[in-house]
Amino acid sequence: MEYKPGEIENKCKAFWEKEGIYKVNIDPNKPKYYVLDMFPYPSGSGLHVGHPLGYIASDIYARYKRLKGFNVLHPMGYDAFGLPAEQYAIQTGVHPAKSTAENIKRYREQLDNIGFSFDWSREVQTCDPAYYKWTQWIFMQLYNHYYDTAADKALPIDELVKHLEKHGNANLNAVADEETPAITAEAWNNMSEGDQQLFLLNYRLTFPEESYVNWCPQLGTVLSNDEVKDGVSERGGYPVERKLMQQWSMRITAYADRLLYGLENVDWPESLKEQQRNWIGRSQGASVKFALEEAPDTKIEVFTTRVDTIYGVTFMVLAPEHELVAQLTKPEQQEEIEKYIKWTASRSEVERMAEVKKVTGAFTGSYCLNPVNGEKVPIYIADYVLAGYGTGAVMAVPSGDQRDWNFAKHFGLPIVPILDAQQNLDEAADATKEGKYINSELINGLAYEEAVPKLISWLEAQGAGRGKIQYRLRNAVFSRQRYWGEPVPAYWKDGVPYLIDESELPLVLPQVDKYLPTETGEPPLGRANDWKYKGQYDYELSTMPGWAGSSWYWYRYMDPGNDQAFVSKEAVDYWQDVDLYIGGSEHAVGHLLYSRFWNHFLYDLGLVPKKEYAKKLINQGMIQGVIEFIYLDKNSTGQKRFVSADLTGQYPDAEWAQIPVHVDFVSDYGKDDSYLDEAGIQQFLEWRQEFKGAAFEANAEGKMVTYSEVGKMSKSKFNVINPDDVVAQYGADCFRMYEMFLGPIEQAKPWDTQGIDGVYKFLRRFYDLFSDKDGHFAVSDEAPDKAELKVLHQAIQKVEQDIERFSFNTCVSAFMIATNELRKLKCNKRDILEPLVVLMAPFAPFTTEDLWSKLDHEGSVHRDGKYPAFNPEYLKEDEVEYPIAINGKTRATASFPSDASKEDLEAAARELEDIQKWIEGKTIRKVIVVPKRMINIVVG
RNA sequence: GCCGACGUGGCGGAAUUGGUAGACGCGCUGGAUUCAAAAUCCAGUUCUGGCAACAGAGUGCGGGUUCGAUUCCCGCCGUCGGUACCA
Repeated sequence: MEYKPGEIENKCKAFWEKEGIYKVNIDPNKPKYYVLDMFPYPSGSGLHVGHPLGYIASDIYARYKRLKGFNVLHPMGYDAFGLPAEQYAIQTGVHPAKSTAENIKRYREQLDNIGFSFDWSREVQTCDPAYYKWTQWIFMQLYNHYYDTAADKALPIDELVKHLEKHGNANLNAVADEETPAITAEAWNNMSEGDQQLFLLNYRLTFPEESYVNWCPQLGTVLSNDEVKDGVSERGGYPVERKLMQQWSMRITAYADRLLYGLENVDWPESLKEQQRNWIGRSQGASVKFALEEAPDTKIEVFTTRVDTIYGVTFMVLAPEHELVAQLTKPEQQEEIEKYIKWTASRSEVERMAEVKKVTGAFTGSYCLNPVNGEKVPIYIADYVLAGYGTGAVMAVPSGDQRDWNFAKHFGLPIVPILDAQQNLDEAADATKEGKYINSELINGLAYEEAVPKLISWLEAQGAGRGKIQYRLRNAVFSRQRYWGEPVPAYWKDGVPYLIDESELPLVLPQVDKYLPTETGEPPLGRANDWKYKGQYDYELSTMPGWAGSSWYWYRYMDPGNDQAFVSKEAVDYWQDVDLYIGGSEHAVGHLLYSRFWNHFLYDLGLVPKKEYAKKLINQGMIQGVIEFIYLDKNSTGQKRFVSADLTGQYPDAEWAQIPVHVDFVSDYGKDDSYLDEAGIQQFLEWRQEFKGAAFEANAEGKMVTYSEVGKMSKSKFNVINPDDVVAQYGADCFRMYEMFLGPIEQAKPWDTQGIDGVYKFLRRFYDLFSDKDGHFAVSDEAPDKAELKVLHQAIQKVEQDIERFSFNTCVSAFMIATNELRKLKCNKRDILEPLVVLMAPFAPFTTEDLWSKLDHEGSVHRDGKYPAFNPEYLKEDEVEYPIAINGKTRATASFPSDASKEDLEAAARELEDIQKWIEGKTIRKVIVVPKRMINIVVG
């Protein structure tokens, strides 16, 4: 009975399709379990072997839970809007919908090859109008709500309007823009309808505002930060400028605290939670206003986490970009300040980061007044203060902050101690909170805990400050000047934005002649003909960003066809939330923060049952590729000369260029001594025509040895391994098990086919357990013996435990061990093999399905199989083998009855010949006996 | 700089609560089978010494706690990921 994975796979795929094995429906009689993979973007290059790693793990877990009697939701779909399709459209004119559909088709084929148990009837695509209708709908809800700080949740904007009508915005408990002016009820009621709408934008959870973007005039488009390198566009190297543009924004800052504290209630990797905490960056402190000496009505506002050190302030530092700098600069300082600002602007981010030690700055010539004692404080500018954080101004306390201390030393500014516990201020700042305050009038003699509230209430009474919580998190820009995204369901009337009517959803993406911005710099949607709301008002022309559609998609899977709601109450009540979420750590602060934000909002509206939507999250590690290079002699003019990597040492004076080689041409790919043979060289020349006629200096064996390096698996490195090829050669089950066998799921590792033969060999041997000497399928109905039952139950115990802790690599080992042992025992008994088939079904769905039917079952092991129950009775041993150690070092092993008493064990151990020689002539100080574990004799 | 993770044979990795370090697989060595090769099967394989029994060393480095440490604690070194000169 030969193991032919290809045949088995074709048979199973057809059978599963016909029977709808993986279709799932609400079933109140079964407990639910939701296993979710992070949404893939269907890229043009298809899947490589790194992508399915997480999918295989989640599939194993989903199948395992199904066999354990859970009703498992395990869906898949596509985050189908995105830049690559748009860029392809710009180059080729092919509509992104068309290329995306083709890419999705390819992805689907690749996924099907690996044997996943997705319920494809629930597939969603974010670019489908039936899907993005609801993305737009959620956007509208955000627009129609504000964040109420008293209720600590989102409330309808109508409630806020009622308050404005009666009281203006006095005593309004709402998160608002920092610059929102105070207005009375009268002022509100006298506003025009348009002005009222504009005023409400200060409160809405999504709103348009002017914000800075990286504008590239030559490309006519906005670039993301990582598309800009050293002030020019990465593509083409065109200049990029900061430009103010009207952009939609999401008031995620309203949810900062909830996003922070919510992390405590989810089982996510600690490093990921820490990244989110840092990103939110909550710091508690105080805002303090320092009046200008010469213009007391003008205040410099600073944020500090150490308001208790305010008597130690000896200077003030503003960011060079601070708006008051021009006003503060005295004529005699003009030249120096201008020079400094110019110098700062010329420095790249990287340069500013690299030079942490060097102190730079310039004095403006002006002073402000310390509110607590009226002292004159000189005002400097320096680039260690960032314009984008807090207020762009810092009150400098050199005795308590090292950076301030460095600055004070450099510019000869005083360093005033403020706590009696501060030490060695001549050498460094001391940020201690210990001791009692000195030189600090109001708080002298107090401790930190008493000083802070006293100062804050004093400052509040003076109108000079208040307690404040500062976040690093900023509102998220939600507009993209792109074509291939969800249209924003809004239009503009006299400069005021309005939503379209809910009944008009979806607002469908219009056709355009080109996918480029218009000549006047408007987004591509500006090219759509007659695209106006009610034929007269301009629609919003920007589209939503990539993360819009992925911020709620897990609900759509629960109820994908619903056209009355984004998800029905019935579905969400049953499926609740995601039990297991697997995906890459690159989404740590993007997708995983935005989606939590939307989920909290939907929770506030009572539309979803859980504040946090994913209970447990696992990051799968990246699978890296090996990049192969050959050495080109840089100085070979005329005829180009390539030299085998093992020969380059013979030319000490030569200079080498590393030319990447497509890994398909390389023999023994992935091994240290991978090489190009004659055929490989021909393929290389075919591929890189410019090297036609080059000389190839091979080694003695006629091989061009390549230089190998571990790096990202990507199209541009020519090292993408297509899972289809591996599946064709070894079968899908082997591919699945090998990916798991590589190591722990969270760990990054290079793709390396060296070990795959071992897994293939194992699968063949496993399959072979079911056949007789002549190669015919044969299992016996004989009752199993003790040894066989022990092997089976050891495997059951180990595999079950390891799946539960997501240790899939050790599960594969356990299957190998069981197979090896049963081979030795020549066991082909049904009572052993059949439970083993079920146990292995989540890992090797095809092979086990085939064996299941050969074992005379009608249906599918994945639907009808019952997970074998572990029975510890079978593992019981009459004897236990003990290591016997002298002073902790094992010197002998011996078997003793498993029910032997401590005393008997000690006595028996002492009698052993191998032990006698170690204790002879020595005093036994102590004997430690841990039953069923070990015996240790301490001698001295 | 800060935050997080990690460091075990030639290689991928195992050791779940502090209890025989190196499971399982690759590779390598020897043998069987074969006209031969591939494939398959059997045995061995941390290092050092020894024919062997065995002895010594050994989980990045240095210390500590313990009868006993890959595991716990302190201090270094290195690698990877994240990042923000964050007041």
